[in-house]
Amino acid sequence: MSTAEQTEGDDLPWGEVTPDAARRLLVAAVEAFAERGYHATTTRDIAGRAGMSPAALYIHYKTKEELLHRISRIGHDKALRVLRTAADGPGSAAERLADAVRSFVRWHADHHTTARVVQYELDALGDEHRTEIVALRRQSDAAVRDMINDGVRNGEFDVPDVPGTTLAVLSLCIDVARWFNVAGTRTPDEVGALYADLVLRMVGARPQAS
Amino acid sequence: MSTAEQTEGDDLPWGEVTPDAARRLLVAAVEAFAERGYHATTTRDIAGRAGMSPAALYIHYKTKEELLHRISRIGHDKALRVLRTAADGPGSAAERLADAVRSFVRWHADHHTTARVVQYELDALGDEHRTEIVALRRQSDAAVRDMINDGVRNGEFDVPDVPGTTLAVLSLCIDVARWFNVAGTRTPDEVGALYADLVLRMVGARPQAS
DNA sequence: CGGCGTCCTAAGCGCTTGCTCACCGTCAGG
DNA sequence: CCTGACGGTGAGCAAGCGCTTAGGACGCCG
Repeated sequence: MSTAEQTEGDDLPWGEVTPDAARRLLVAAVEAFAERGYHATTTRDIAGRAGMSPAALYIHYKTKEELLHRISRIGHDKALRVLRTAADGPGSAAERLADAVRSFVRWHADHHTTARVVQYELDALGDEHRTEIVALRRQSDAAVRDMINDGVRNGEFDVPDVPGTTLAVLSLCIDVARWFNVAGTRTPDEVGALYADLVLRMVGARPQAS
Repeated sequence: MSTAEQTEGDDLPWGEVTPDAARRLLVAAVEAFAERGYHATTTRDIAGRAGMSPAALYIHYKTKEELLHRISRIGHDKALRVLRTAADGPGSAAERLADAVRSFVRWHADHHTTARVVQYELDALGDEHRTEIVALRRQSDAAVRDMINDGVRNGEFDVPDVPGTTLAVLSLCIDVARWFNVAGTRTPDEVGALYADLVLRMVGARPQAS
């Protein structure tokens, strides 16, 4: 039962989850879901990782599915905000797209446990919760598509199939959560830089000095 | 065993699974696993889809995990063969790479239920079975990397980071299994053509008439 | 001190899980 | 006819599941 280890760190990951015990449970759930998947994770496992009894979970969350929903909702919000910050920034379409991919990929690598739950455990949500999350995803799609369209309109990009390329770009970024490994040779920054370059090639951006 | 019959495996999806009842169970398992995931699927569900009693499953398979292993093994073998057929074919590096991506993606779209199980349910395998499958994946990785290296060596491609680009190409192709939907607007052929083009851009292949 | 709300636990309920086992219909060989 | 192997079933077991409930420890206010 380790105690004081809280406010340390810059922007601690789940600071917005307010009752302290609820946050510990949620963090434990993220780890367990990412490791074994939602259905293979038991409420006893989650509570155990948080150093609590199985019943404690139900004081803060109505069901196990609500826990997943909370994780998924917050995770999608954060990822979407990261994307939009770059997409709505200044600069040419190529600069904004590269920036968006770089930071979006970096987020998926840095928070690959969260991202894995958020991106790959969607089917475990109930119908209502899933449609809510799908709506958030469509917003990510729109953000990327808009940047590509901007670049096509002003001649920066050469893209025959904008919706298809948008799909591919997002698919590429999201799949980082599946394969990224902390023990691997690449840092999140390196992957972000690599992917930003690859995406610029995909949209046929003219090479430019920066 | 079969001598020349195995090449007919493309006609009937799971023709190589020889006891007829065993094949029906396996097909049912593929559908169920793809729909709900391995852990959320019950043996009663699988047997029910195959029109049999729950106990029938254990006449042909020792455990539920063995069923997943069989599916994963056969699926990976087929996907790898598709990749290699194009990779080992004639033509320039660009032609072979485009061909490989096109057919690999088409396979993942055509058999997206199987591919989903094969690519995303790997963690549900036991340790032994998982390492066996991981070895197959490394062979896919090598096949793609070799093609890219060929293109770089003879000046067809411009690729600063070959291992990273290899990873990205495979990631892009594999993720097709996650999002592809039969009810969607794109056919497997269209996705294959789109992705072949995108990959050629990623490796900096000089544009060529098609 | 007692009363009360908050936060947690021990115990366990009802149900489902992966899997087993005693048994049975079918059919070829004698 | 019988025999026995084969491929199947109905019933059910032990274990584990998500979740509930009665009650205890603790702190705050009077």
